[in-house]
Amino acid sequence: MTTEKKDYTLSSVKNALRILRRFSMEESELKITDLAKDLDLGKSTVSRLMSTLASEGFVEKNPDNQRYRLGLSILSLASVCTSNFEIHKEAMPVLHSLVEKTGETSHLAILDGLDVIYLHKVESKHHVRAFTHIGKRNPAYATSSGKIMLAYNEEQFVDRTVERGFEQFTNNTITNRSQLLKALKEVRTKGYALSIEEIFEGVVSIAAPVRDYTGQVIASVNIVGPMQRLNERTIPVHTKKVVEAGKQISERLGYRSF
Amino acid sequence: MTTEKKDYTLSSVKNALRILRRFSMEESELKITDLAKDLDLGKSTVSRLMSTLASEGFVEKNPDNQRYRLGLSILSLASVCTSNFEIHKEAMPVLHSLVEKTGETSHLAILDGLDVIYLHKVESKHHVRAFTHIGKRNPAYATSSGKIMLAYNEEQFVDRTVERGFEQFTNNTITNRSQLLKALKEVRTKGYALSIEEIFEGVVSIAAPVRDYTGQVIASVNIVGPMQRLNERTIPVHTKKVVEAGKQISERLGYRSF
DNA sequence: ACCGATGTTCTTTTATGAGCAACAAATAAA
DNA sequence: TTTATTTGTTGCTCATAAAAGAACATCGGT
Repeated sequence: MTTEKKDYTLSSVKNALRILRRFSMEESELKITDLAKDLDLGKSTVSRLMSTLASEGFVEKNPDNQRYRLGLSILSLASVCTSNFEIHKEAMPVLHSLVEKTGETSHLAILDGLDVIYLHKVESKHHVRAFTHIGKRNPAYATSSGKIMLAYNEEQFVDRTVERGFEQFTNNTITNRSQLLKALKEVRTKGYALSIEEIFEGVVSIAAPVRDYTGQVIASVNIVGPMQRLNERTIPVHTKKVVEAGKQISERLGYRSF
Repeated sequence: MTTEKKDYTLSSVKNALRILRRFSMEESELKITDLAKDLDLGKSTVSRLMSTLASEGFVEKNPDNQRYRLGLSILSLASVCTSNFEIHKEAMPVLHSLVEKTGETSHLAILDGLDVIYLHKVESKHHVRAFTHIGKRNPAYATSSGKIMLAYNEEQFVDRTVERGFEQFTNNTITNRSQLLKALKEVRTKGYALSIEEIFEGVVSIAAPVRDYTGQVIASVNIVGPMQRLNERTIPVHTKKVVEAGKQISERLGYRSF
C-alpha cells in the first residue's frame, strides 16, 4: 500500500499559470524561447500555451518586438481581488490622509505565507524611485510591515522564517533567529516597527498594526521614504501618525481599544 | 479539402482561464457546482481545475463558506500589466490634480476592441457608489471616454459597433448608427465628449482626448459624477479642466500642439 | 441526528497535449 | 542587398493526461 496520494493537478494549466507568474516588473515582456528554457518545456508547447493565454486576453503580443506581455484580462481581475479584502476599502481614506500628513508614500500590507504583500499603495508627491507596487512581495523579516505581522502572530512564523533562511539585502538586514526575536520583542513593546536600510540602501520605513474586531493583527500600515527625510529627528513624529492611522483603520474594522 | 484550420488552443487551459474570467465585482466568490453549470463541465473537472489554480495562488478557498475567490497571484500581476502602458505613469499626477480641481472621480481609459477599459482611477472625496473600477469594461458608445476614442479613430470602429448592436442602458443611450455618427461629429468639433445619463441614471461624465507624440488619440481622461454636481452650470467649467488635463498628459507623452 | 446538497477522490477511456522536426518569419551579420 | 542565425508557428504522431461518471466524504441546514 503505497502512501503516495495521487496528484490531480493539470500539468498544462499549471504550466500556463507558471508562465503568467514569470512576468514581473523587471521582466514585463517575455519571449517564447526564454520561457521554454526557464520552464524546461518545448518551444512548441510554450507557443501553444501562449496563444491560448492570448485568446482569453491574459497575454498579448507586442507587435513591435514580437514579445508577449500581460493582457488586460489580468487588470480586470485585480480589482475583484482587492475588493475581497474588507480592510482595503476601510484603509484607503486613512492612507490618503496619512500621506498628506507625512508627505511620504504609504502602503497597506498583509501577510501571505512568510512574505508581505502590498494590498494598496498611495504615492507621495515626491518623485522617488519606486521599490514597491501593489501586489509586490517582500520577505517579512526584512520589512517594517512584515515585522509587525510576525510580531503579533503565532511564533511558528518565526520558526518557518528561520527554516527558509535569510537573505542579506544590506548591512542592516536581520540574518538570524536571535536578531529576529529581539526585533519582534521590541516591536511588541513599542507598538510599531522600523526598518532602517534593512532591505534597500537609504530607505526607511515605519509600520503599525491594523486589528480586526477580534483584536487580531491582520494587516499593517506603513510609510516609506529616503533616509534624508526619515531620520532621528522626524521618525518620532511620523511614527505617531502611522500608529494613529493603524488605530483608525482598526476602529473602522470594529476594533475597540479600552 | 476542408478549409478549417486546426485549432491548437489547449482546452484545459482555456477552461481554467474562462473560470478566472467568471469572477467579477458582482460575483467575487464562486462555487464549483455553479461554475460547472456555467461552463458546461463536470464538477470533478472544475474541482481539479480549481485546485490547480489554487496551487499557483490564482484562486483561494474562503474557509468560511467553502467558496473560491481570486488569489493574490492576480494582484501581483496587475501592476506589471499597467506598467506596460507608458501613459499610465505620465497620467497619474495629472489625474490627481484634476480630481483636486474638480472634486470628482477621474479615470484614464483606453480602447480594447469596442470597449473602453479603465486603466486608472482616482477617487474623489465624495462617497459615491462606485460604478467603475480599474480594469472595468464598458461599451464605448455609451461612455464619454469611449466616444472620444471612437471619434478620433478609424471609422471601422463605428461599423463594428453597429454590427455588434446597441444595448439600451437608459433613455439617453445611443442606440443606432446615425445617433452615434452625430455624437462623434460633435465630439470632433468641440474637442470633448459628454455622457449625460447614457449608461447609468443620474450619472454624468466628461472626457477629453490624450494624444501620443504622433498626434494619435490613444487614451482618454474623464471625470464622473452625479447630475446634482455635474449640471448645466458646472459642466462648462469642469470641461475646460478635463480638456486641459488631456493636453497636459499628451504633452508629457511628447505631443506638441501648434 | 438526519437529510440534501456540495465538493473531492477514484478509475477508465478517449481525446488531447507534449515533443519532435520541418517550415516560416524575423533579426543579425556580412 | 544577400546570407546566416535565431526565433516562433504548424503538422503529425503517440503516450499520456484530462474529462466524465460514480462513489465517497464533507458540510450545512432543519
